[in-house]
Amino acid sequence: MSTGEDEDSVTLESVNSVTLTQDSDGSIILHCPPHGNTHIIFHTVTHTLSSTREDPQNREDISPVSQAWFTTKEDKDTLVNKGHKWKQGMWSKEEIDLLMSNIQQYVKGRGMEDPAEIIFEMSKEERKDFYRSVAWGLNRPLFAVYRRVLRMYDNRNHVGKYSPEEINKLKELRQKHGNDWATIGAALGRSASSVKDRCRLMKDTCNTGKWSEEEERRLSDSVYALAGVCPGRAVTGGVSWAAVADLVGTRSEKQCRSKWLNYLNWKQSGGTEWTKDQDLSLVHRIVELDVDDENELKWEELAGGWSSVRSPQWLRSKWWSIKRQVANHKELPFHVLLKGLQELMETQVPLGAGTGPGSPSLQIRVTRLEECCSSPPRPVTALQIPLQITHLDSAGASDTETITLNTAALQTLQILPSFHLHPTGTPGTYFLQTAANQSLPLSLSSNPTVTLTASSSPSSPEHIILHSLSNGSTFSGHPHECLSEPLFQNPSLNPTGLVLVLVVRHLVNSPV
DNA sequence: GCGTTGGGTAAGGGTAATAATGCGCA
DNA sequence: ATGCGCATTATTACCCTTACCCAACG
Repeated sequence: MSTGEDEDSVTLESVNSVTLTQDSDGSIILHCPPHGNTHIIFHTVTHTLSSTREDPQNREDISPVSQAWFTTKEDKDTLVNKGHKWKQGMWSKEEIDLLMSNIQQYVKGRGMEDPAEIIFEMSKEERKDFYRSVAWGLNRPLFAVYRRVLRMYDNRNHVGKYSPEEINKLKELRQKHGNDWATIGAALGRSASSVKDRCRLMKDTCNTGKWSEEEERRLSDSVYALAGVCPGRAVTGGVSWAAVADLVGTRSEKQCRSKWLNYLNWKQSGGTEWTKDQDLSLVHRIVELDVDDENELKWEELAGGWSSVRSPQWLRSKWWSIKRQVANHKELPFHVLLKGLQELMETQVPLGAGTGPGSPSLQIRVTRLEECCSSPPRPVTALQIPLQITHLDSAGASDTETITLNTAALQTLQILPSFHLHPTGTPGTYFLQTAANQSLPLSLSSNPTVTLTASSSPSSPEHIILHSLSNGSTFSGHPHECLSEPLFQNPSLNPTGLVLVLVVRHLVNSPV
């Protein structure tokens, strides 16, 4: 059976309102009404999850950035003048995956097991090419890679919360050793940077909780004085928070910075309240900037001309809270996340709208794409599930409906990168198609009950899970061993209308 | 002696996750 | 008055860069 038949039958049927909610288990639920001339239109965004990984064949194409230590400012300026750019800020998941994979490769190649041996036990001479090797493919200067690796493998990092006993001991050690963080850390079993950071949160006289008016006034006075501006002018940087904290006296530098940037700066300069509508405005503004990477966003610019924005830093945290509504957002390419967020926010209707006894809603519940290993994911494309649904309304009349959901929205929902539900008109056998051109016959009965059968190569590393909440059944397994499984039971039994619950997980096994 | 390599340290701006608190509402 | 859900605020472990330092080596 060929796949060409399917392409001819692809149509885009749409509904006009969609609500996105999140379940307690992190799943995203998309609600939309099933009846009438309703439309969902989502634009197709094509991508592969592994698109950022370079071809290993091009090893000779090594960025000078990842091989440069940047000992001096001149080194750096030289590279900048040659037109080189590199990434700064937080490492993305892709970068971390690549780094880990490089490290694994290096370790394996030398018949070793634990990278920590190389990092902490070997002499410089012995690990000579280590950092340059693991920096391959990363557009970060060598020292940034070096620091990242050290942090990752130092088990005196990531120890967790400081206990009251530790805090007391830390205070004593601080008295005794001053700023000798390495010594203090060694005595506490923590890294030097960890104890240094913890000390920054403490002052001899440090209040917690709500700020008094007097404290707020001292903070304002200090900031305006140190920034050298008139009271009432916005100040969002350029002051030493340690110096501010010294003047305030009762709060740490972190507390001062946080209080100022998230509240007092805005209050002092007469800011207005942020409204829900502005969430969408923010997404629009970010879309307009048309950047490839979130790190390229200039929050100072974005924050401009908005009286309800408390500070660029505050706006960034606002964006973060919007973004986090999408589970698994970290795994999505930036442009996909943005596009999907924008479309979903624009089409969003309040939960429950359009529902009720006479207007049953259709719920399509989807979960994230899951990988069972941290290695770079294989590209997963062109998964198509043709689907026709027949259901009965409250009056007992039968109604046949066809639905297409397009990829962009589903990507936003952390689904397979390319995933179509599309109608083909007649009940029968349909196809679930993967990138590897493996055809999985999907049969559909008029109950409607969807069954999945499979005929793919036993060597395929993919697993498919189909899950129906309407009858609690789950199919899980290797496509090769797929049996048929009812997905939907008689929808008329459900008083709220047809509940279509479809969970597709694409599991990728560790590469050999 | 001097430049280069390959680190190393302290300081400080920042992020992101979570805990605590406030608030509207039934 | 109370408890609940949600929003806001506060806290803090952790992250990253910068500026400067240093020893070994050719």
